[in-house]
Formats: sequence, C-alpha cells, structure tokens
Amino acid sequence: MNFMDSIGSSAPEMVVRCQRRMANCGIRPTAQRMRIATLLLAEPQHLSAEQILATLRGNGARVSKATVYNTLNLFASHGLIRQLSVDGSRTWFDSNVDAHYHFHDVSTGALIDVPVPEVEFSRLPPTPPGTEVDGIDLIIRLRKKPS
Amino acid sequence: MNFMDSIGSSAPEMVVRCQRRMANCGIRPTAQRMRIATLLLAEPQHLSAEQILATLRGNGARVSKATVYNTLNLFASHGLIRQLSVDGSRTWFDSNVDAHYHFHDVSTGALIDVPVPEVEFSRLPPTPPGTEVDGIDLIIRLRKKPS
DNA sequence: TTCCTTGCAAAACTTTTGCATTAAA
DNA sequence: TTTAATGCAAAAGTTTTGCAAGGAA
Repeated sequence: MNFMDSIGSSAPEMVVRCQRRMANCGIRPTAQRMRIATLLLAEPQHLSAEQILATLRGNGARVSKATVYNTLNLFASHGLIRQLSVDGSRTWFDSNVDAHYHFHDVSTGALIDVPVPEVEFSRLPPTPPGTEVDGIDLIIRLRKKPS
Repeated sequence: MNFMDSIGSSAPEMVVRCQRRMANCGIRPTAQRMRIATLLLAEPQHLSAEQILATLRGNGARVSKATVYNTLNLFASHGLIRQLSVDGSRTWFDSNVDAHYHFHDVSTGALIDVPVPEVEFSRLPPTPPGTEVDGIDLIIRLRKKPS
C-alpha cells in the first residue's frame, strides 16, 4: 500500500503539510501515520483514539488499535498534537498545539477552544523553589443556563 | 463491627466532624465509610482509590475495592470531596472542596494546592449562548528549573 | 539485509457492576 | 423485619505490550 492509496480523500495540500510536519520531527510518513495525521490535523479538533480508529476504518483503511495509540503517542511526544485530560474517562487528542484553553460543556460533553488573548491573568502564584512553569491547563466548565 | 472498632486511631474530633458532615448529606455513617472519611478528610490532600484501599488494609481494616470506589463516588456526588483529572492515568480524590487551583509538578507527580487569592483573572471569555460558568479548573504544570 | 512499523491478541490498569451475604435502622 | 451497604469476582473500558509478519531503506 503506498501513500496515495492510504490517505483517502484528503486535500492534497493537507497531505503535503502533514508530510512536512512529520519530516520536521524525523517521523517516517507511513501509510497509517499519514491517514491519522491527515484526519486529525485537518482542523483544530479534539478526537479520541476510538473515534480516529472508527473513522479510518469507516473510510476503508486497514489500521489496528495498537497503531492508532502508538502513532498518537508518537505524535504527542514530538509536539505534533496535545493530549487532554478532561474528565478522566479517556484521553482527547488535540490537533491545536498553539497555547490555548478550553471550555468544557458538562451537559453535552463538548470541548471548545478558548484563544489565549481571551484570558488574562493579573496575578499568578510564585512557583515552588527549583521549579518553573511548564504550561497552564485551564478548563472552564460550563453548564446549561437555567432561565 | 461497630464505629469505634472501625475507625482505627483517628482523632476523636475528626471522627465526630466526619460523622457530622456525612449526616448533613444524609449519608449513613457505616464503618467503612467512616474509615475512608477519617483518612481522606483528615487534612487537605489528594489520594487515589488504590492508595486509600492500601492504607486502610495496612491499618487492618476489612474493606473491598468496590466499597472504596462506591464510597468515593458517593462522597463526590454529595460534594464532600472533589475528583481531579490531572493526567488521565487515574482519578485523584481531593479532600479540599473549597475553590482552589493546583500546581502539578510533572517531574515528581506532586500535586499542590493553590489558594484562590493567588490567582486573579483580569479577563475571561464570554460563555457560549445558553451556558454559564460551572467552575474553573486550573492546573499550572511545573518542571524542574534547569540552572 | 537490516531496521522499523504494523496487526493481532493478550495483558495491564482503572473503574463499575451483579449478586449473595451482612449489617444497620 | 426491612432496607441499605459490603465483599467478591467478574465485567467493562481504555491503553499498553509482546511478538510474528510485513514493508521500507
């Protein structure tokens, strides 16, 4: 199976962009990796491993669950994607690796990006001795408004 | 087995306080629940279900894993404790139910409380239509300072 | 050939559930 | 006595791992 067979109906420029991003990390662009990348990196979104597996198989791809997890972990370790823990039930893989925050609608489960400029901290705690800030995970939980 | 047999060596005033807090929620103070409560609610801390099970059994208690999970979920649903998702590997049960945030030291795994007054938001995003803020989960990830 | 990747199945973990037994009101 | 809680084992859900087979360099 070659690359072009493997990527389904993805837009050519997206395919090229994924190849470039993977190459920048020294990740070999195999058929399965390209399918996962062109699906997840197509737009800013949050997908679970199971969703990715189901979508790829629905598109006729031959992919194993192990490869989906291995690939997502590989991508995350190279900063191509980000892993999110929202409620502990499963991991969400976020194609948006720019700094940003999240809304989490508890009633629907929806996860919505919040751009950095929409949040301003006028005060942050001093970090414990010997440590520095590695990143800030902010989840604004939402509920349905009663009225 | 009666209450006094069940609570191990907990300070009497802690036992009474746990009984009161459970009574306020209409939760029956059984032996296992009292042991779990007097352990977890003794101070502000973050414990996993497995840690609680191991500690209680180390203290000579007869408790099952199912009861630990059922009890922790019961406590959480009544607002006696709070569940935290930090890295998706497991759930942390937080005895501090006052509003607060967290440091998470990625290199050690340590979880440290950050009091509300130490963080100030000068800007927060408008909530999507029909929703309102239910709560804010803030985790400041820490790494070892290199120098 | 040599090294890396994949698929499959099994294992590992965390958490939940069914059901008979026990304890509490 | 009547209802609720517990323990155990099994099940369920997610993620990882071992290993043989397949593919790329």
